[in-house]
Amino acid sequence: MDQTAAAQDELAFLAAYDASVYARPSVAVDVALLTVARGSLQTLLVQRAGQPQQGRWALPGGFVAIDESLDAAAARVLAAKAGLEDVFSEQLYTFGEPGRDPRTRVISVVYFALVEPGRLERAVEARGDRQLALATLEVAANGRVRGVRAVGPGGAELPLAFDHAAILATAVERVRGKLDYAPIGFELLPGAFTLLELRRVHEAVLGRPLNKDSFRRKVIDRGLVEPTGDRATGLGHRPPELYRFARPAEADR
Amino acid sequence: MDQTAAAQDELAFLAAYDASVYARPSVAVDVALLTVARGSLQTLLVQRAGQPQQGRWALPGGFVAIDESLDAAAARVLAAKAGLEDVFSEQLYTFGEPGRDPRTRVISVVYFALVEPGRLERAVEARGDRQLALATLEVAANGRVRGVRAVGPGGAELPLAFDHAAILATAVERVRGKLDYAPIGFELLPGAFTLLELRRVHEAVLGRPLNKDSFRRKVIDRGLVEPTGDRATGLGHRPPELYRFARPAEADR
DNA sequence: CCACTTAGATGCCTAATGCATTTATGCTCC
DNA sequence: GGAGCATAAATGCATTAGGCATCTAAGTGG
Repeated sequence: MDQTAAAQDELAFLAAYDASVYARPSVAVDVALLTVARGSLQTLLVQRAGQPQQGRWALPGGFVAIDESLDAAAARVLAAKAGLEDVFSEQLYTFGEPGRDPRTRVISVVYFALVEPGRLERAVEARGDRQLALATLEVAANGRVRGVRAVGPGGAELPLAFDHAAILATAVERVRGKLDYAPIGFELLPGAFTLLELRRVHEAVLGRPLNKDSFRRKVIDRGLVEPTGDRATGLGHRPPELYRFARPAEADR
Repeated sequence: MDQTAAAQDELAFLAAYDASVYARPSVAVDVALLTVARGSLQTLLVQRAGQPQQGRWALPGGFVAIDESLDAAAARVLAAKAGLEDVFSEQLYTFGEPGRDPRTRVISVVYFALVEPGRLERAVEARGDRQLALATLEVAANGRVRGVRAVGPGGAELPLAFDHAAILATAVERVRGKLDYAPIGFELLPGAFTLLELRRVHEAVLGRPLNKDSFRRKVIDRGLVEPTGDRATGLGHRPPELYRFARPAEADR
């Protein structure tokens, strides 16, 4: 039994070693950049200019440089494709099925990023790039996320390249999961906002309505937000208090 | 502004493209194989035979073959190093800091795996390998995981190689997080077990005591377990009911 | 056969949440 | 400029989940 195990070990080691020496996969970073505008999740897509999958829409991405950290590569991609810097970004998952890119073996470390819609719209506009689109994500879900479709500004569906539909579904699941315990709206709203706006963001991310009063109580009782003292006027009704996100009191966390 | 942005884009693309063509990183898979025995988390470590970090202890790992999926690579590593097949395993995080391995750029896709302690102990014993150890994880935490130490069977600390201490800390955090909503104990216990055993597993993973009655109610009310009808005797007190994990009634999920 | 130990059920208290009600207040329309 | 409208924001109540204490059950081992 010992000898058998040792032999197996040896064989497996050699198989893996040879493969790694003679053919290394390419490593890329893709970024699922999400925002919430007009009550729904949106994401930034880039239309593929060349083959394969020409004309289809892909997440912004790029190869990882040999001396560049993964986080830095994600930041670089965001700066290069969307002109955005200092964006909240976090590693999501690594996709590496052998056949996902027909050209060669590409292992893609995917990040998701969150940004306030105003910033993203301005950045896309400044770029004036026809191959750049801010697409609305239609999420099919019953409990878990079943799939996503991307719909362009004109209302037409944008066909997604490679396995990017699966990647976006994973990103939506992660953002939904984080919403329960992390102050994510932080990244998706300007400095001051009303509780209604915050709730609308949460509802758009979760894809379901939330109870107004429970939401208010939770968010205030947990000290996630604090009033600025100002109110938003010109709305045609009682002006709501404006809030800002409170730096969490990191007492015992 | 358009031209500037386009030029930036072009430059960034070329920089990334050149780098990827001329030097590709190596891609490895490491596995944090966790179990719970004697009331604490344990993990399987391999002592490094060669330089660098000779004599230090590392997670079992290996390079990803060019036509092999990441999941398959993780399964292969587990089979080769621990002789284990059909183990619960899930992708954890990808570690890719440029300096983490002094030899060359290695990007490591890390999986965590859970296995019943009996199986793991038998597998390690069958191998009879001096360079293989089942180490106890000492987790420093106050709310979040602050760090981990690995302690060998003899009670001596096993110094960890590379960034593997950080990797194990990430694995512990993930397992703790999953415990709240996923039936993880499933993978760490034999087919039949008492509620006390299940609670001890949860307590070991979380590193804190749990309320006995609340735990019982939650786990039964949510239908996570079902009684087998048998009882465990010979314990010196009232024999507890034996339970098995219930396949969740996937009604609306 | 009695003491010990853990199992397992029951009840109570508190906190969190959903839902309904009430009052506040600026805006728009006439 | 006043009435009505829409939403804000506070309050109260019912339900539920979880923490805690108590009580009884039932083998084991002296």
